[in-house]
Amino acid sequence: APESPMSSSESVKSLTELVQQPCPAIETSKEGKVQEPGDPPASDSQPTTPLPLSGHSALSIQELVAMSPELDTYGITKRVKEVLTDNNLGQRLFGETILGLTQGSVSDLLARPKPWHKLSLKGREPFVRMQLWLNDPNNVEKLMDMKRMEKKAYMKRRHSSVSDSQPCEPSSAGIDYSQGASPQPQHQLKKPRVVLAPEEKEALKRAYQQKPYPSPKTIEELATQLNLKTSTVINWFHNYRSRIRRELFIEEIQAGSQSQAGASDSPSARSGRAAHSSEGDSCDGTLAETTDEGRPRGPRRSSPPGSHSSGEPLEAPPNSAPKEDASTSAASTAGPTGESPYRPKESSEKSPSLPSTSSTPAGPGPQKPPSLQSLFSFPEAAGSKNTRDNTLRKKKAANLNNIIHRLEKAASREEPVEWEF
DNA sequence: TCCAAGTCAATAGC
DNA sequence: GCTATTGACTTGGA
Repeated sequence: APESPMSSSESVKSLTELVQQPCPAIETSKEGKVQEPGDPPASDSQPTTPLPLSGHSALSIQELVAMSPELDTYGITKRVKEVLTDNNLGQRLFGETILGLTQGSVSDLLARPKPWHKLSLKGREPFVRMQLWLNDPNNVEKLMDMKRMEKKAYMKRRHSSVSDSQPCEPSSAGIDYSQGASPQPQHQLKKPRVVLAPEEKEALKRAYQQKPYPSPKTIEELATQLNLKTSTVINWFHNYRSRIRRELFIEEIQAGSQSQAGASDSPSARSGRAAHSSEGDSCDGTLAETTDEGRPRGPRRSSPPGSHSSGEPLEAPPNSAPKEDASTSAASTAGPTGESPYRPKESSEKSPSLPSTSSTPAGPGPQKPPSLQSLFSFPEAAGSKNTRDNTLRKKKAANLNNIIHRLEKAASREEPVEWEF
């Protein structure tokens, strides 16, 4: 999205008003729809547009996002969750009509919102939408309407049913995305979803502990030993790194909010998160594998023949296994993992270090690259608790591993290293 | 080509 | 029927 034509503080101010204060009402303008062609059909035919743009006629969502002041992502998701549960509204309905996202994405987003300053423009979009939705005085009402309409349509379909020739006529009444009503007929031969066995995951985690960025050769070896496709191994590493990173964001925020305890005038997430964390539902699940370990689910692939766990490729280092945290995580929201996927280069390019500095200016402007020090500088006040201290220590160690990895890589490429020590 | 970020969608479990 | 999890995919940057 191009930069806004508006300049200076004025635009920011008006935007701030738009995003932060209750807006007039959600318009039904199609302008608001800035969906990609591939977007779920959700919004197209629906009265509720994903974005209220009233007062800012032609502003696209991208423009809004670009000009948006820093939002409290945790506070926003917390409120959204409250509103949804209070009104018995589902994530699917909300996601598809308001955010243009699927249920799974919404769940993820609500459970593990990233801090604003860590989000790309695209990643900020749903939060801006959520904020705008929260600001809409009729938000619940409209969603309820949608729900009713969906139900109606469903009933109608059921009655007139079996003659399901209905070419998916979701029309006004929301869409039945739910059960295989996929308009794409030709997608017959879907390959079954791969479900990794617990032993496989364990092995991969151990490998990750040793090398978060395994070489192609290592990947190949892992794949062979675990009898997985290399692409599966690659994907797993990508996903794992990414999800661990996300857990760390949450850790940061939690630690930051603890250490700051009302000290800052930062407009952003800290306070919201503090409250949020008490729910204990957000960050202890994903990588801890609390629900997953020990139960291979689904029609999984043939399990690793012969080799399985005994064939695990790499020895577990003493403090590895995020899972060990999982066993205790029920009682705490402390991070489930003991490693960090941070890569200095990425971080320095894309994120302005830690939220604890909270000097982030409103909006997604250019952000100061963090020094290595800042990458390490998890708020020490959090050290008041030993467990957390240990966790952070582990993470720092893992950080070092990553940095070493990066340094090695950089050295081998002879690319200039710009990090400051 | 590799990676991060964002997302989808299948699936499990409640 | 709902939410959470997670393997796979898409996009974009370097």
